[in-house]
Amino acid sequence: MHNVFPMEPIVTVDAPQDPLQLDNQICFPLYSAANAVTRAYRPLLAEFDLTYLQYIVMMVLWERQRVNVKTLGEELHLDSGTLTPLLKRLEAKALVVRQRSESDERVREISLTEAGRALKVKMGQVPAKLACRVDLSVEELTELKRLSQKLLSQLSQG
Amino acid sequence: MHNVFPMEPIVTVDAPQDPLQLDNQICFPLYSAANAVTRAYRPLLAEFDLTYLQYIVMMVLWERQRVNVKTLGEELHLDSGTLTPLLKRLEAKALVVRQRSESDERVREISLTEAGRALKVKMGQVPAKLACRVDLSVEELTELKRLSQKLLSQLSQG
DNA sequence: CCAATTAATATTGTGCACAATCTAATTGTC
DNA sequence: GACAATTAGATTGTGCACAATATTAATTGG
Repeated sequence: MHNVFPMEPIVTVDAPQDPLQLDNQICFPLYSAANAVTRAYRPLLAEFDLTYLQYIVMMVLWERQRVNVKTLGEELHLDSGTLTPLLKRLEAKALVVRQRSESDERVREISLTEAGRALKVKMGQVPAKLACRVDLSVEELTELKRLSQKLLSQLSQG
Repeated sequence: MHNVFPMEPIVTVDAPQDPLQLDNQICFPLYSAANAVTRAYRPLLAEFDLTYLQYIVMMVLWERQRVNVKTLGEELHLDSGTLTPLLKRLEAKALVVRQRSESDERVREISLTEAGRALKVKMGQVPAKLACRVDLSVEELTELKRLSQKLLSQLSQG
């Protein structure tokens, strides 16, 4: 664009600092990076017939032995529309069982099978395999995690 | 857990620093934050009958007037399996046209309709509406963007 | 010049995400 | 104790993401 006012600063009307310009988006790199993460995990997890989210759910179960759908959803920021079919798939793979709570028939208690528990040992090398593709300092990783959590918590409010 | 060896440091075998523990995942907060972003944009964009990704694609077109699917995919880190149906939806909404290149019949040139161009003006307040839900400093936002881009570029290699 | 190869999209199938809605069980409240 | 309100999940439908594959057009090597 030609600057027709030579005495004025060379600034066009909407190009620099246009909030509707892709370069000025903070969230899109975040979005792309999150996609890249699941893409990078995919071949590592395919070996164990798991998707990234299934792997995350298994991690929760490895820590707690038993969770209901509501608690799981709160912890992972996901709803039953996502979790119900996912948990059915994990059940179909015989990694978890989905039983109803005795005290409240509405709640589904998810727990590990023996195969599900055993999988943790087999997958011990997965985090390191991903980590070796990432060359960020410990400080950078910590900061990325902190900022992601901060953004998440702010966007989760009203 | 009870420490049965009072002279030993209080450390359990696999709980602290277990790389298969959810708390120790860097990428999961990133994943959750990216979901939170599209969730936060949803009501703002619903007013314009756009999804988050459709909005991003429109942003590319507002800058360039004309792109083919390959270039768009490289820029957004997405493939034709994602973009083809999305672009058909934008075409159905009469925001873009998808014509074949004259010089190479394989390539699809995407360009804006008048309505598509006009939409930019109408959406001028969207970025600010999202931004006011986020209380991060400029430095933090810049750092989040930088780290996301760094992670993305490293995971996109080999 | 034409068969083989390569390149650009499109298609198909699976698995998230999530809004909206539905069902069934539980918990008030009178 | 009946019944309205609430709660936990399940279901349905839309739109990404992406691997795998198919289709069609261009390019190239002999």
